[in-house]
Amino acid sequence: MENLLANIQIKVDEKVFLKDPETSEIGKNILRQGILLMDELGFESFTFKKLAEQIGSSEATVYRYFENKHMLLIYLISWYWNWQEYRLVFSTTNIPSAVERLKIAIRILSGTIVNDANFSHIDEVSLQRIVVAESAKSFLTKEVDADNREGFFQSYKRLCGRVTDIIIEINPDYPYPASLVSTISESAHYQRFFACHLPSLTNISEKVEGQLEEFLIDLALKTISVSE
Amino acid sequence: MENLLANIQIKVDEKVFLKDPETSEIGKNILRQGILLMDELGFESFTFKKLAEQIGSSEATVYRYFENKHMLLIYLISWYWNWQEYRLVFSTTNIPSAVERLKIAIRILSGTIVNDANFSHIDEVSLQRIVVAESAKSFLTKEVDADNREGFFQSYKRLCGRVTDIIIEINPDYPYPASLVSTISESAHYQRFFACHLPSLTNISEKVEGQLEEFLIDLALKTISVSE
DNA sequence: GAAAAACAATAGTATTACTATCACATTAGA
DNA sequence: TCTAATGTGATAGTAATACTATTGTTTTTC
Repeated sequence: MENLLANIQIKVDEKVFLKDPETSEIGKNILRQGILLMDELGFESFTFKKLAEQIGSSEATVYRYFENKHMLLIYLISWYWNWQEYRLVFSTTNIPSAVERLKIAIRILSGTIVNDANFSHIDEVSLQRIVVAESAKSFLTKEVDADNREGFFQSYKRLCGRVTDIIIEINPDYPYPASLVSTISESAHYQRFFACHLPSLTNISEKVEGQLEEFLIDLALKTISVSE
Repeated sequence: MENLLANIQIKVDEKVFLKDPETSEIGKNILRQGILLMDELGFESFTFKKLAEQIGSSEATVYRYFENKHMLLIYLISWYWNWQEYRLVFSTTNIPSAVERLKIAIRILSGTIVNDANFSHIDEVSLQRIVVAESAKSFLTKEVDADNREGFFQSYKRLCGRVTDIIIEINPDYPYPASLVSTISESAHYQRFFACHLPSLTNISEKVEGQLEEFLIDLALKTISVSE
């Protein structure tokens, strides 16, 4: 899946940042080191002061790109979902079977990823760990309605919408397609987290490849009422 | 389901608090007002200083009961899961059909609840909203492994274990029972949250009773490969 | 009635989140 | 090449939060 198109860029909505980090070396470094530092420290302990020290710049400079660390988190998660959408669209193009496309979609949502050479300033593996551990904190807030009206979750909603459409194509009578997609997407994160940290809540092993995809594909196909 | 046993108390593991809040009026008031205030403000904006003002006491007094607000959150969530476990055990006693017991379990995990007169200092409806919006923050931390070794998640793990056992009874060959239970449990929270705040991610309506239970029961039975 | 425990009040430290300002450097345009 | 605009670094500062320490008072227990 690597090196699909060497000349593309993942864009995030302009409301999410103050100055586009993709347009300067300092901005790209904020993204690169911001991902690594948030992955290492966790969202709570991560601060713009620490990030500025990491990139050898000043705290005020970081505040010129993002209003606060919540907005940086929104940016990184939006980037991730836009990247996953791009992977999904490419992988499912020219695949006539809707069931096959659903399997591909679930593998994208739940699979182990490798770094994408097209975006050298983004460590996608590290970013996925952030999405797993921190993305819930981006919407589990008292400001969720206001953030939603601002469009901060549109990347995630658009990706989930695409997978929902595949399910409707498979079985137009299944009444809960959007619920099933968001359940699968969130489960992909939690099962991965539980496998590492709360193993009694999961049957997924860190060491065995493909169990999470198998679990979620099986769940999806049976729930929609489709034999494999 | 109300007034099952007028003489019981929901106990939380002693490692979670410094002084047992159930043993004093001030302690019970910390729980009562702590739930209401955290529900109102959200975990991030909630502080022990504000709670002390709310109960007409001092900040130092609150710190005598709980080490920090993370531990208060752990306490409240543990209380909730212990209470749900007590409801589960009662509701499924003398029900010979494992399928029927699973349905009851899922209804308990996902259903709308009413306040339990046995615990007048706890507003269970408000507490459920806290569990929906904040429980993920109790384990999505960099301290999760240490907190797990301390046993801070045992209430949740024990409840999930009970439901897992029902699934194994129904279909001992289904390879992912624990994963299915935690997926259902987390989905119960997220679908409720999405219904209120991110409706495009769900097909569950706030206004229609029983959709969430129906969605999850249907998913569970189909996934385990059981006809209703 | 005395000792122990709990509570209230208050002061304090350290960290975090963020803004404001100024000087300097870089970039863009004429 | 020069000037203006923009971006960056450094620093100082405010306000809020998280939490501890200490002392005096009140309540509880023996």
